Amino acid sequence: MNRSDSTFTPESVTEALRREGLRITRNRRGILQALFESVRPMSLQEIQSAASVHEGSRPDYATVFRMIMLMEKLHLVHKVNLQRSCSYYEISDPRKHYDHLVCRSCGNVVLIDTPCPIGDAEKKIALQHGFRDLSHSLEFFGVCATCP
Amino acid sequence: MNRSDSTFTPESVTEALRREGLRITRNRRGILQALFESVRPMSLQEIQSAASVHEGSRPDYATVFRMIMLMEKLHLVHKVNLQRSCSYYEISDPRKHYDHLVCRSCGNVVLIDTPCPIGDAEKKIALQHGFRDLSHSLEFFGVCATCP
DNA sequence: ATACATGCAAACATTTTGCTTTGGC
DNA sequence: GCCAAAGCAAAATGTTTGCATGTAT
Repeated sequence: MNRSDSTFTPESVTEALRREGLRITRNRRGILQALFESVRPMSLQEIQSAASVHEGSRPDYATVFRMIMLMEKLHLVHKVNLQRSCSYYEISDPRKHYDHLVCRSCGNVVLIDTPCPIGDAEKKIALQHGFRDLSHSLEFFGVCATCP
Repeated sequence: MNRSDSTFTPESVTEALRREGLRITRNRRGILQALFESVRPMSLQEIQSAASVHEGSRPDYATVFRMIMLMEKLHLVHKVNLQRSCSYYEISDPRKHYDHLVCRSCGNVVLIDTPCPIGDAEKKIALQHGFRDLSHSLEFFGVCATCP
């Protein structure tokens, strides 16, 4: 398995971690599985709970925190801005886009998987302002169909 | 002066506040002036400092906090996601768009005032997912021309 | 004169770190 | 066995609230 492999799975990420010299522990397996199974961004607490279900023992909050910080640095997860009081994280498949649609009323979060609506704009803006290595964070907020 | 007036100034906002039954104090004048003069989103601390320069006396942090919460509820300011550890706020001229370009290296923030790149996409997404009252939060992150 | 706004201080929530023990390699 | 990872607990940071006093109306 090499770095340009087109798979992105708990296994491939585990390999990536190993290549970084990191150890694969029960906690880390649980956290990875939690991230991969979730269909929406998760708070550290949610990751902690979900991880404990998978591996039977609940990792300490600090452990989750350090693991996620690590993965963020390695671009394996990214933070999502849900306009709430704590941070939410999501696994980062490099081949995917992660724009979100959030219901202001019930909080439900939908991942938008249609092609990224602003790829062109991004390039234009980079050029205009002399910025490079552009990425973006895009969240839509509205009221979903089932909310009054 | 009526609500559909096309001006958006410290004076017009002051009027809006008065109409809400709020009192115009030295602190509030300072905070308003700070918000209007800034070319980038400000933290509550920054607002506090800037306000104190303008009116000579430094409002308490809690006072700034309550004022900004109030203005947020009235849609006179909005929060901006700069991926930092505290919240940033910006005055909300209803006729303008507020998308941002942030340098990952030096933190410099540029307001993008070209026409909003995703008006159409927004409508499409609303339709597709059955959401209404859509708004969005869009920030670009990159490295600016003056950073290595 | 009457509320609303303020300052101060404390409570709260969340994130981050230090240090000892555990366990993957 | 060695060193990274985990657990525990405390510190640091940022946000929010309660209450007595000041002040715009």
